[in-house]
Amino acid sequence: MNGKQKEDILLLLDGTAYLYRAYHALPPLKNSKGENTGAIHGFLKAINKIMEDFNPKHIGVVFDAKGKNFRHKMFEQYKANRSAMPSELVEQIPKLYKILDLLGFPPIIISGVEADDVIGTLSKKYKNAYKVKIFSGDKDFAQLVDKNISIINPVTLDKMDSKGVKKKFGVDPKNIIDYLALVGDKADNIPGVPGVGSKTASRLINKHGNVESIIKNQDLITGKVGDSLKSNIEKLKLSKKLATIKCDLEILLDIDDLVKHEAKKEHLINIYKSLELNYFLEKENKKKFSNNYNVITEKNVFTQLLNDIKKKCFFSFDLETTSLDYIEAEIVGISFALESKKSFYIPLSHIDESKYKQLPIKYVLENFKSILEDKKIKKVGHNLKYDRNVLLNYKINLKGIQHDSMLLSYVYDSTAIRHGLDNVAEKYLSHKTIHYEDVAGKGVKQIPFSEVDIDVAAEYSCEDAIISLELYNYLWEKVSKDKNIIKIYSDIEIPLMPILSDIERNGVLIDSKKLNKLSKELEKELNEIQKKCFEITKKKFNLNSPKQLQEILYIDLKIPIFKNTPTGKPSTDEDTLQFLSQSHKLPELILDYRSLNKLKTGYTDKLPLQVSKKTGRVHTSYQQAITATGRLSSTEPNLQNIPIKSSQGKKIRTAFIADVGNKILAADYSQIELRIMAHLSNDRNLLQAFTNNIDVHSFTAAEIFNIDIDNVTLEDRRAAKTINFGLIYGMSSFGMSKQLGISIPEAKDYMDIYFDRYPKIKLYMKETKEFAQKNGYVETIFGRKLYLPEINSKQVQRRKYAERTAINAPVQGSAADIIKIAMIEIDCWLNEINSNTKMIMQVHDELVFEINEKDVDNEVENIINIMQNCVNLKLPLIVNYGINFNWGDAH
DNA sequence: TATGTCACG
DNA sequence: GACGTACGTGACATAG
Repeated sequence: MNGKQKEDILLLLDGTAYLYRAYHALPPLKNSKGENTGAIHGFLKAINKIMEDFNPKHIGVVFDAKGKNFRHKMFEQYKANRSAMPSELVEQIPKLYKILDLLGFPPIIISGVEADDVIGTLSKKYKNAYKVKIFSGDKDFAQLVDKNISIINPVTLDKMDSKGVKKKFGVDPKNIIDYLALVGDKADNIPGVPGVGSKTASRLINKHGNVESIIKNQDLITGKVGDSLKSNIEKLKLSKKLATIKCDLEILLDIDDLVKHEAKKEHLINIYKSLELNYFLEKENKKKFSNNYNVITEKNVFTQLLNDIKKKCFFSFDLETTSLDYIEAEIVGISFALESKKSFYIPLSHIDESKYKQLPIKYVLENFKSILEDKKIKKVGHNLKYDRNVLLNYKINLKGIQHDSMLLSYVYDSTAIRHGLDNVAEKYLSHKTIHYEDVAGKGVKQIPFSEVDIDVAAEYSCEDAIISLELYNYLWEKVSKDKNIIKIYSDIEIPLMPILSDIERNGVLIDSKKLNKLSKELEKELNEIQKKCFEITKKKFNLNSPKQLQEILYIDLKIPIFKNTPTGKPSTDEDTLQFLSQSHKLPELILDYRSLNKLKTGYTDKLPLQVSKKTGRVHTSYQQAITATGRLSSTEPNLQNIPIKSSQGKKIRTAFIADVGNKILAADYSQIELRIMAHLSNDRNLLQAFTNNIDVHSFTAAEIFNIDIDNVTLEDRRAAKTINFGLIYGMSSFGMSKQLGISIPEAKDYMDIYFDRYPKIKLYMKETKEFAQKNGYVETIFGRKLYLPEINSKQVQRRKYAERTAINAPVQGSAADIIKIAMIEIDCWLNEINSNTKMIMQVHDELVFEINEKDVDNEVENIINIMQNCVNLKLPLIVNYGINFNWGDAH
């Protein structure tokens, strides 16, 4: 056995018996939909084991047909003491049949006869060509046993041959029918001869032979047994008939119908998923993605792979490297998948070469370069931006990026999961991938990938390549059903990816000296503030600790609590301290301390340390598949939250400088989100304000305070600005009252007037909410979707939150779409004119470039032009810009 | 690892 | 009447 087939086996299984056994032996199991699945589960477990152990070429799983059969005609009471099949089991049967069909051996059900008769007929028919193995616990089958037919115990999988039958029943297989006729069968309600048990039966048979001989010799049988026999001759005859398995049925089944076919895996996976049979789902997936990976260490095999790739023009790949930092990363190995069962790993700089002698990395990359740079050869991967970045370290410019499974997952549903390969594979393929930590360890024990065993690395890496390909197959099918999402994906996210990669690799030049100087100044100020604080508190404490501060404020100084944090502790946040500053000195000092400390630790201290030794510049990473709305985010370091609002903060931006001979161009969209609100709502009043290029906050102030725009004070404008912004976020009158320091009724009045002046905005907000409630999602102008599963939640808090998101997401998301479109067009144009200009940052509504001084006059106007005109809205988009030697002064 | 706070749009 | 009350991010320090 051992999973391999040694002889031609015909495996016949008594399905009905297995089904009952599975149903009764296992605790009832229900899935989340309330469907019973216990018997299916038990049955499949048993059959799985059999398939693994016996691996037959031919198999028949036979079930009793519904209704009565020929034995009932002989004897109405046949099986009469059986109770009806419980409905919990009945409901599972059609599902099990379906699964067996998909597994490649459809159930055999023939009406008018029992499973036993079908098995008997098939056994006899094929016993000369095959070793027949009958899987059943039913003793009736013992009558079929001969040198080519054996019975396998369903529990122990032990085999019973002729000798075994004799040993167990005390008679040879040919006399089993006689034995059964004498003994009877309570389960089937076969009467037998009362008073005759197994011992007596075998004794009689061995002495007199079969039932007929026993009847002939009935007078020789004395005592109670003899009396019982004599008065039950008819019962005995009937019992023999009932116990005889029919072996001469005319069945329209031949051996071709018993061939085990290839399982239909996709359908199986679907039905397992639907029934929540997770054990089998995972098993099937494991099989599906089990990769017979190939480690390539021979030149001719490598060349063959290159030829295969060139022929196919479509493949997925994944780089294994020494670091997540793309500037520092060196390639350790590359995996490829041309299809899901065809994957390769080329180890390139693994330390341990005892098992494999690696091909020289230079040789591999030189030969592979032309394929990677061939835009006609299409590539798939997961987060290919990273791979592109690393390949550029080797002067290889990845082209032909056709699909990225991370971006597919993101445009399909941005908030369903985080979009790392492991998560996406689990969500959409129900496949648990090997994790990086599984092969490299975690925490302090983690080893560099170059120290991972080559076979282990190959298995891990090939799986990633395969999974990315499978994810593309799965998700592209979903995504391509929605024209808008295709556009978001193919016309925005995919083309944007290499541009982001360029921005990241371009990096930003930082004036570290200036930042160091700022750090020292800040440190001095911080020390002074700290000293003043300690004078007030009369004791030292950690100003950075909200916990310690909370004790000082609310216990030592006995200041009344203003508000609590979400966890119920007295808050010390900005809002609170601002309020407490009216009556106490300490809160104001703490606020100053905090903001200066933030600048120092977060920026002036940190940024110089993040300058790459290789390039002398700071390289961020843009996350393209993180935000719910479609925005980018920026990490390590975050260059999208460089200070600007405070005067000290602004100084930090002046340390973002242009290289010698260059200038910084900073260009930002003016009021883009409010403009989008005007577009989406089609509000005439708001559209007109923007079209006439009026300061929108002053305009709003004039509208709600019913004054002439020239008489709007700074205070009026500030209030209007709060309202304008609040509206994009779905602010309530409560929020507004707090923000503006007015009463709630006053705030309500403002809002009423506001919506009176901008009636279409009110309507738009109402309609957007209704759309979300009906459809479960909202979308941007360009059709990017954001799902809001909690929009109809019974929990007020969650529902309200989803409602605010419904208002905000189309606005924020449309702005994100627009700047992405602009970036693509600008990049395209800069390439066309062969420009040296580098895009170096994106800050949501702002693009920052580094331009050679001699190109400023030729290029700036067109860049601004593209930003303003890359999309066509119901109102103009305006871009403000500045040019200087540093970012701070380019505003 | 969770929490609180605050930098940006 | 209760519920919480303005959206989207990332990084740092503290504390358990």
